[in-house]
Amino acid sequence: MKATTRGIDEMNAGVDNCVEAGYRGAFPVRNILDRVGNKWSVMAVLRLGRRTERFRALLRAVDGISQRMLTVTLRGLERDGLVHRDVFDTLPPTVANSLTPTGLSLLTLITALADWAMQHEAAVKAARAEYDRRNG
Amino acid sequence: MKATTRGIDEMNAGVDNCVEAGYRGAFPVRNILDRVGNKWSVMAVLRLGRRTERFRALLRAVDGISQRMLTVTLRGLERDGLVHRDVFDTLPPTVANSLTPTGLSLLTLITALADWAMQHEAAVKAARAEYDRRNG
DNA sequence: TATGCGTGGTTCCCAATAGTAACCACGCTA
DNA sequence: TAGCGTGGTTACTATTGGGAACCACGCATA
Repeated sequence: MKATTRGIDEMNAGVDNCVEAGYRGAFPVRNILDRVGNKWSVMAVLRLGRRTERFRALLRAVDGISQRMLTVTLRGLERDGLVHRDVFDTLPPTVANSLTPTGLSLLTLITALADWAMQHEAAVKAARAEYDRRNG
Repeated sequence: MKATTRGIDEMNAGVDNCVEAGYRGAFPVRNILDRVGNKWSVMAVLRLGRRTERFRALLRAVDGISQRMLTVTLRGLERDGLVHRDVFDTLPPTVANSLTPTGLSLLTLITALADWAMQHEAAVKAARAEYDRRNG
């Protein structure tokens, strides 16, 4: 609560057209981020950024993911052209999952996000604790 | 399907320790991204990056969001210390929502992601169409 | 007077999605 | 012949996302 009421418009003086980029068109952004923001997709892309890996190896590497969720996740990434799937007809079958060039370009951003998350982890945790203390 | 079976390990020769950063610690990354990846959170942060805005204004600005989802989204962002909420006891009440410094630092990354989404929208759409054509 | 508008929410409820457990076939090995 | 490792699929359930409707308040308009 605050007693003063200097208008919001006043606060915004000169702030406009500061961050124009990235907001036009809303829809595509949302549409893409539905996949990008996905927990497992992020984990899979981060892992595949390190090395080409087959299904079972990914299953062991990505902590906590289930077999089905890995299948679903990889299918989604493949559908979006971010992951390339190479099936070798060996016995037992071998599937090599790797990032496509598009996937690699995204990896850069995801890595940046991961770094941000690690850098601000403490701050976010503190903010949450503080918020929860103040409210129920 | 491919006949050849040059091993995956061979394919990975020298690839390791290329993208080390961003993978250690998995958990915090996932934890943070749960919020970052959220559709509405991203839209709200992008919008608040442009200007401090009150509830109703955001409701109109963020296309397609419902009153409840905006409330939920803003609460989450506030809890994480990304959005600052200023309540003025005017009549009718005025609530000024703005990004905190932490929120601003995240905005940079989100803007980059949004730009990526716009740049690769066509490619992703094409990949999806191609995938759907090949499979059922 | 009552009907509507703008403020910023909350509560109820349902549909979609995330995610688990169990099953499949195949061949090799102990 | 029982188990393991390949890469899945199917059936089911828990959790969440999200819309519609409601709240109080004061001001205006008809």
